[in-house]
Amino acid sequence: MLSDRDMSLEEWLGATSLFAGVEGMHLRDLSGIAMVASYKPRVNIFSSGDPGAGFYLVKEGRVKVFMLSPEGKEQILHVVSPGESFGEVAVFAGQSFPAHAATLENSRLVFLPRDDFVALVSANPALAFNLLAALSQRLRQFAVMIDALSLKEVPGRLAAHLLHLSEKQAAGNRLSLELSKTQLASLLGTIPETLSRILSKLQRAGFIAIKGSDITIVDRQRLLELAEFGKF
Amino acid sequence: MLSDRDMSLEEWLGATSLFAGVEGMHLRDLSGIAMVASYKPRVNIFSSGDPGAGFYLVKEGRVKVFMLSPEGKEQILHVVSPGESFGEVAVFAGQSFPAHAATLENSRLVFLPRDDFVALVSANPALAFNLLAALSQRLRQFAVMIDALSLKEVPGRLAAHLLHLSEKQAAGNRLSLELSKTQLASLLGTIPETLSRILSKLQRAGFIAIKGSDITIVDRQRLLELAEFGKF
DNA sequence: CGATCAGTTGACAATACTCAAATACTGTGG
DNA sequence: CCACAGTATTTGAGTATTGTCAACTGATCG
Repeated sequence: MLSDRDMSLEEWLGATSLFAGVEGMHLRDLSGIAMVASYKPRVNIFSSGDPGAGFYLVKEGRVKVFMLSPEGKEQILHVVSPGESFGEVAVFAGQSFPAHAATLENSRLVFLPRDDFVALVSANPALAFNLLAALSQRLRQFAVMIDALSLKEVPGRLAAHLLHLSEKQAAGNRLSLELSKTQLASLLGTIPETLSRILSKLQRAGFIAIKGSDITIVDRQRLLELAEFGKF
Repeated sequence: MLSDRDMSLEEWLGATSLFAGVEGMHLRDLSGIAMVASYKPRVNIFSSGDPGAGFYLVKEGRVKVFMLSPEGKEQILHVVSPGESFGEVAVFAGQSFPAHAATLENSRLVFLPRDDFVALVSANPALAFNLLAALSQRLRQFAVMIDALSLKEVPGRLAAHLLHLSEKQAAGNRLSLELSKTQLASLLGTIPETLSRILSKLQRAGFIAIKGSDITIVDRQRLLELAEFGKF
């Protein structure tokens, strides 16, 4: 689903969770103000502090939203997949982007200009509720991230992430990391060296088996305990 | 302002940023569904996972919203001051609170039940925009927090916090911590011992002068550099 | 005035980062 | 299809920041 080829922009918009339940007429309006563009991998979409004249939906590909330290180290806040949105914060507060965004792969993004979009929201309460739900959902995710960063060590954060992927991918005990290990390190708030060491440690200790980017959970019970208590 | 004694609940609601610009009629509806209650200090308001039947506004006092590790260590996400709200996330996504909340002082809180509130939002787009702005603002704050936790060391986080307080309080180079040092440690993602050591270190190094909970910024320039680069 | 709690300081341990180097991949041009 | 360049990943050695545990001081409040 959400695959592009076989649907109009209008239909595609209606299939995203952000615009689920929005009436056809309003979908037509939305697709009227939307601008679609293609991006190569590792292309900057916006930077922190840039004026935000609107926000984006991912139609194809994936985008990372991240913070950058003065020394160039990055912390990924969010990996945005097809059907999801990013950059809304600048539309409703502050008017500038609080983070950086860049493509991870070849991507097609839908841009919705602020002023036109705000007008549509005013006319359509259902749209407002979807937006409130999306922002609330993201706040929830950020709270979990803050919790993990300050209250758990890297092994615990990694364990929690693997279990999360396992659940999302619903492929039994097999899962794919979905990111390069360098990017995963940045998402977990650590560095590639540390991630690499802890992955091997978990493998040696019999928690998981590693084959490149594919992981098999060997001992789910102990992985759960590690994710919960954050200690070996 | 927002002081209680001299205004009705209706007026008070209209003076909060969440309900700024909402028409008198709708304010009357809001005050009709609102329930006000008093709380002593250090009283639990809700816990993570509790079903969220509504959300809160702080009328008097202050409330901390925080995550708790299994070992009982806490990470403060947000200190909520008069006129601000908390717990909205449960109203618009997930229906359970993602964090804990407890009073820091004697407080009076306004509770708005979800179902009634949602009905009012449907009827009033301005209200929806205010909510979107509030949630966006909080997302921005959380992003900064994630950035600080993962990309800065404790001295950098502390320096940034002191500068933030200094700006907010607008009292030249003098500022008050506004929290016990133990609570401040929890807000900065560290422990009291570490905070204590770093405060003395900053004082010895001539960045600040400490008198209990009152801080004087002695060398703003170097404090700014520390906040920016996170290194001594 | 004693008890409790907040804050400070010291000694130590441990997690994670830095720096460096070796190895394994990946994609591209020829 | 191969060779090469540029990344990505892994591993090693050393360091540093921060957390743990413990003891002590000081303040606050019945």
